[in-house]
Amino acid sequence: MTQSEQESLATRDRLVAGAFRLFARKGFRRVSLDEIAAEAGVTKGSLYWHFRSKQEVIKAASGYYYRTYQRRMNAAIASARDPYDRLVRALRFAVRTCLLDEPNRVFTMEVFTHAVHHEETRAGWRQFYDSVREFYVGLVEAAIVSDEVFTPSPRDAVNTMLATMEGIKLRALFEPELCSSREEGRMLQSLLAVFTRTPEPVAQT
Amino acid sequence: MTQSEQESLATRDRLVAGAFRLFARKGFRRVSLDEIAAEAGVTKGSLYWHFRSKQEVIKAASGYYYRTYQRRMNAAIASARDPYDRLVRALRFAVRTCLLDEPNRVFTMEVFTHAVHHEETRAGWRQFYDSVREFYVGLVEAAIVSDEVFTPSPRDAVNTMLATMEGIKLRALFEPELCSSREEGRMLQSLLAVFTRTPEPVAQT
DNA sequence: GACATTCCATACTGCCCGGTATGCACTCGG
DNA sequence: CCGAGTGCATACCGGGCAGTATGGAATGTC
Repeated sequence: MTQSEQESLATRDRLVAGAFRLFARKGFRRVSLDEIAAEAGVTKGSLYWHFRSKQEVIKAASGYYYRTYQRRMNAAIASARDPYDRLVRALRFAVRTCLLDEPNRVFTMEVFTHAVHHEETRAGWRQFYDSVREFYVGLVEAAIVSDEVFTPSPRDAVNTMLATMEGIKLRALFEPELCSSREEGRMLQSLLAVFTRTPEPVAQT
Repeated sequence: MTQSEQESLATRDRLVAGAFRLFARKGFRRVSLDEIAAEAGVTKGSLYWHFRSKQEVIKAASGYYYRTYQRRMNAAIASARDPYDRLVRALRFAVRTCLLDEPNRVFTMEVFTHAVHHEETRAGWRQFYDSVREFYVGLVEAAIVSDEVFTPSPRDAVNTMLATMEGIKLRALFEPELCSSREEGRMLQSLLAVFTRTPEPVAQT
């Protein structure tokens, strides 16, 4: 790869990372392409050489977010060997992200609303979330084998847990007082409780 | 009240209800004030006599949503006397709304994103949600007295349940296959399970 | 029955911002 | 060393839409 090609890629990376930062602070609509270009130290002419439209920038910024999240999640549990410990660390990382990482909250919120009206965005998030789900199912199944958690259906339990997690992220948006380490522990407990539940009672109609 | 005053109020009501309908279909940004006025059979001149800005229209539409939701919720449980039955009916109504009522999903999603960047919207939703929370706490406490559910802390349990509920609404956005009566029953069960949980284990660090 | 006020229509303004057209320096292969 | 394409900057356009200015008919008031 020539030097100019490297610089081009570097510019593109700066555009994507800067776009994510701005989107995660002000939302898609309130960030103009001029602003994104300026953040990366270039102008809109350059931006339109790398991307065909604002939508493509949003897509690239989303991809950046997905990759970053998964990388940080892996780093958070990498040092643990014990299956239950790995599960707990993953949940703690997730809760901490939901409660304390405001850019994360803003960006995902933005993705959700955008996804409502945009099929491609919806598909992208769904794929990301599918891999997150599989990640947790793997952790839970491993923890079950080592006999430290129990749930009749790991997949169902993970689905419930993920739903609760998203709800916690929402609450954090409206109740900033949740962003304390004390609350963090409580949240972690209510998530773990999903995986130590006795079989559910029969449905009533 | 004179006849013209009544007609004026009626126009305002049509504007608010129409605005909600349009917002719940296309989102705040994709709906123009001309469109809202046309939906109510008037023009923007009239709209600007009733409201000072688009933000005020959004606020009014949100109020309309809050009132409507609480009214429908009350209607859903009104016919039941047994405390446990009332709780189950409330949860079923909520789950059904999350899974099947698409306008509801779109509108609340829009409110969330808007709330991120707008303090007043955030305060409005928070107040609404506080009253929803109190409503459920009342139902749960009544059900405890009649000895059909158990939870060490009704308020904490309701918080967890509400978080899960919001997460379910989100999943429904990305997984349309969830919108079946079979899934509805499963969701109801996982929510009820929150209120029949044994005390949670001690936190691990 | 003048006159004010209410309630609404018409027409217009101005800004923001996504997208485009074009020019230009640089480098890279032949 | 020279064309060709790359990687950007500059300048401009135009559509969409919130908000305004103004007129006018109906209603209510004295």
